[in-house]
Amino acid sequence: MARRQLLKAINRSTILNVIKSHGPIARTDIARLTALSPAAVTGLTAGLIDNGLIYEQEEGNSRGGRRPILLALDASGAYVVGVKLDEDFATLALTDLNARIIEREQVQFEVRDAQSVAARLAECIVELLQNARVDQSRMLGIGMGVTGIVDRKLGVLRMSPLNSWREIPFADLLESHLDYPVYLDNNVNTLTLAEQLYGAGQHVHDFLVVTIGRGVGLGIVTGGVLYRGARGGAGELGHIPIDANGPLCTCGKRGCLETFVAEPWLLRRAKLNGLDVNTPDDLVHAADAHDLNALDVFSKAGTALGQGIATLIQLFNPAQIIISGEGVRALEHLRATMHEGIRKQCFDPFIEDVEITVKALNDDIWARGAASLVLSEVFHNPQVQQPVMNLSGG
Amino acid sequence: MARRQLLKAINRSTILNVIKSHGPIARTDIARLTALSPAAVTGLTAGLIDNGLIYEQEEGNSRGGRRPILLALDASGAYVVGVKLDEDFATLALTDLNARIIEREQVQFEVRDAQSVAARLAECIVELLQNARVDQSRMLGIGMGVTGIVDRKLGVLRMSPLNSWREIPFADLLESHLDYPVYLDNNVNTLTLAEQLYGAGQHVHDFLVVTIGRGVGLGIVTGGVLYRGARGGAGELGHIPIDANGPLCTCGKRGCLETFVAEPWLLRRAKLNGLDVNTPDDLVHAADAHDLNALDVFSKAGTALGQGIATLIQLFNPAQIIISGEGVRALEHLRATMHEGIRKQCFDPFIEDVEITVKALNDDIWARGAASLVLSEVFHNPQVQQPVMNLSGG
DNA sequence: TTTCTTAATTCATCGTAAAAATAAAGCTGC
DNA sequence: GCAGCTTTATTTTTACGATGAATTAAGAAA
Repeated sequence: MARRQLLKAINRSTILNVIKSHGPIARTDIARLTALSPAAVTGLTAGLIDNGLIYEQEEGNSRGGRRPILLALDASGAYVVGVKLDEDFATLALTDLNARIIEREQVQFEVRDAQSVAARLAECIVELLQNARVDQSRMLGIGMGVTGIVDRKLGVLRMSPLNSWREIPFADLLESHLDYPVYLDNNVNTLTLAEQLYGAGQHVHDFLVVTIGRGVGLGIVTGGVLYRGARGGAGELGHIPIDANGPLCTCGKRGCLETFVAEPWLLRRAKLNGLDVNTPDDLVHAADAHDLNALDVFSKAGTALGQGIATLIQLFNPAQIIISGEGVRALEHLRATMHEGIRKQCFDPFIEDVEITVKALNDDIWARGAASLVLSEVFHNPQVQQPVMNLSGG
Repeated sequence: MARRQLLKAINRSTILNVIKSHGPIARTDIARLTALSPAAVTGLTAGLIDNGLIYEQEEGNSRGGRRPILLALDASGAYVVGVKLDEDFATLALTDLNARIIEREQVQFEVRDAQSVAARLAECIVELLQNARVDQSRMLGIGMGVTGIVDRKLGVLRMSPLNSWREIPFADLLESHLDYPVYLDNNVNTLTLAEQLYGAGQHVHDFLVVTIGRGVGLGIVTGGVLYRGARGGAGELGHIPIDANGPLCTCGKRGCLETFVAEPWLLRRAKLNGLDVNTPDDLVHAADAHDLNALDVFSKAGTALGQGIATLIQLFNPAQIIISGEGVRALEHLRATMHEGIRKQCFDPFIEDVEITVKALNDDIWARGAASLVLSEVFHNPQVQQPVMNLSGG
């Protein structure tokens, strides 16, 4: 982006973000919040109205003078598709600018290779758009969340437990079937973006999202920006070492946090305790019924999780931790030992600084998170590009 | 900052940073690297020359036409004082814009209360400035690094092992004696800033600095910005849980990483092994002489450190880890078990992504780091302020 | 020499935001 | 019910700052 347009783009984005988080809001208040002049706000909001991203909603109440004209996000100003990809199925959601789901769909895969999965997925997306009958020109793109390590810039799935995929250029595969840009990221990152844009992280600059389910994941927001690490792999909380002599994890390492907390491992440990359970729900029910063996499994999981979260608190000193994922239905049984672990292993001031909230989750919300990956582009504040690092010859 | 001046300030900072990291450099090359027009570069560099931050160094070699005039940082364009504060003494350094030490001093304290220490320190700073005879109008301020948890914005030492201080407004205390602004931060953070500005982190956007000495510290740079956490406490690597049944740490928790790796604990463990050692150097010498008991202490320390670093790699997927601190003199004896721990507990791609470097350290370098705290203000790229979060009532 | 190339500056122009003036609309008080 | 005040929004004027083109500077190639 040329330098000339940069300032305007920044201001435009700032205003859009203010309207998103404070709207409906009058132009004067926008000027106050952004420290821009009223004249600038008039001009920039006019552009946003032209683009259909905001609209003049209604007149507010007078505060002693002319009644303000309240500006609000036009939810139908943009649409995106979010995809949560699992091993043998995917959940799709069409959402509006507020990440509200307009149309959903599930698809079962009979195939397992990336090429075929992408082709099948593309069919479903076309179908989804036809069913919804939204203005196609307002479609911004496809966001996709996947378990594993993703190089987001390249749109490549570097390493995933799904079908043991390695180095799959999934964004390109999908784009070859569709006319929309495809954004790919780790599914915990997409969920974290959703929390940042629309959830508990809206007004927090430093927070973490911990997901518990078939695995254990971590989304990191530092200074208001999602942190992805050198090559997109940041946040492998499930595979930090907890017990060097622990069982061999699916990742090939020993004693990862996941081997204490993730659902497949909870089941395995329950069976070792002599319990006859086949699903995570079975295990939760057993614990609900005060089965001591089940409670023991959860108690130990809580201890391990507490140690993991304590590690996070000591390293990040976060303002907020959001615990989410399918596994939170069992959290009641983990809570005591988890909090004990945190209390015992964190500095008191850090415990005061952090607010821990729990949030249930389902496939829809995952897909909505994936949609947020695209929506985050709309609200993204363009920053100055850092200078190129090497002199290009001649 | 008013919006009008923002773009210019950003461009000015961008150019200054390019000159710092690529200088001496011709204006045309600056224009190429920054994507600014040659005319803009001429104007902005003229301002920087006026301010004395850069100067026209010499003419470079012609590349077929007029010889370029190379611009370089004017090291004497700004001076700062860096202070490394210890329990009973402090190390002071006056540095130029390149963080090169011009004058140094050490001061021993006979007092222990913060008020008196600040007063004594102020005397020394005045003395240091008199000795050095630098242009006082070019003094930017005092940077101070302290062990402990620091709220940098407030300049308050929240919690420190030094004299068991709690909630000390040290920046204010020192400012009351001096005419320069005082910046206070955790000493590992100041060191990390030095690495970012002048060291191995210059061209890396995501890196970590691990320090080993009397404690174990961590500096975190994410997206090119030093991350400090919600209230300045981020990076307590020394107090992440390693062994829930471990010894009681000075912090009151059990089995912190420090109890395996920090120097006082190495000595304690050596004595338990029957060794007669009084200083860390004694212990290193014993290990140098292949004493099995000493080697055992270091071997176990390496294992614990490996686990700690593995945790970091899994969570941050960093491009670089710099290991530093007084303790690196013993690193040779830790290295094998440390690397084994990393290898065994990290994903292979992450190990490929990260470069681990080791860097020795002394009090001078700590003080230079503290100076970088002030210097980082000079090179800081002003960003758009995020809008205020709450509407102020009419 | 002449001509071409690269470097740096000058000058006119244009985009953008600020400041000031104006218009619109409602409240308050007599 | 109307004058005068307040608040909101827009229009006009002004100033700043970056761009692009033209110009000057200085060396290399032929």
